[in-house]
Amino acid sequence: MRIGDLSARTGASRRSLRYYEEQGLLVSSRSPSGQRHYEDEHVQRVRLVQAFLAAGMSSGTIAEMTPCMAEPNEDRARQALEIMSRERARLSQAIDHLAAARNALDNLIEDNHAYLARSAQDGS
Amino acid sequence: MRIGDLSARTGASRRSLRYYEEQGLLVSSRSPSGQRHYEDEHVQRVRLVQAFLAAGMSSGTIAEMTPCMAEPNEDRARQALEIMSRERARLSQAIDHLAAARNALDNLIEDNHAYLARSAQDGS
DNA sequence: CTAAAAGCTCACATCAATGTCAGGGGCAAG
DNA sequence: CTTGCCCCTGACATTGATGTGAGCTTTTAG
Repeated sequence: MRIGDLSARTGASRRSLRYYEEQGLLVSSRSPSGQRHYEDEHVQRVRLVQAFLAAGMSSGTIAEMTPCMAEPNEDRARQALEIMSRERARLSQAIDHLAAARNALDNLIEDNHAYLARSAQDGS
Repeated sequence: MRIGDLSARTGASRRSLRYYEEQGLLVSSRSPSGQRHYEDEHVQRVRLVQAFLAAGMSSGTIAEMTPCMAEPNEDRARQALEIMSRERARLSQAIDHLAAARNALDNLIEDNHAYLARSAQDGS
């Protein structure tokens, strides 16, 4: 599969896929002429990267968490675990923040409804 | 209360507070010499803005949602309601994305634990 | 009164992911 | 062979909130 196919299957632009590779988030084998080739499993890999990016992680953080290219070893695994639990906490906190913002928004919506109801009753 | 006090009470930098004002998210009364002065209620206002910004809303969106300076009128209220429900949906979706990313992270964490356990058992 | 601390405006810098354009190959079908 | 489509690298642009610094004025504390 070439980069255009992977792009079509994941929704990530070709530009983004090259960027992911540049950041160490994705690997590719190259044809003799230099074109990138991917396997089916890379589709899942890109989806994971997309999910983490959409969750507000930086590419550097994702690279630290997911040993995609480097040989896994114990020290690296322990360090990755540390980063993962830190990021997990950050995600939980972000979820809480979003929920709080949604609550605040619900209050505003209610206020606005009340305003409109009053406005209609008072005779516009 | 001057800008430094408001900054201390909200954690927003002076720069950010001026930026919020520039974007129409915050109002201030000015002393004859031009210094900004705030009331206690503005602390809450800044906290709301911070919550929405932290939730990934743009300042433009926040401005559209929260009629902070303009006279409220019916049309404006209806339009704000529309934007608010759109943003509420966006927030809910973002929460889902974050939860999905956290699940993916949990899987990685488990994989990593399994790897370390196996590594310890095999004799490092 | 004087010096430090805080404010003001304006302008430029930053970061990160992505868009976009330019200039140049590679490969398949007519 | 040539036309068309996909790919390559490299560079510059963008967006939005915030940092930072300069140059100057106001307020406050000693």
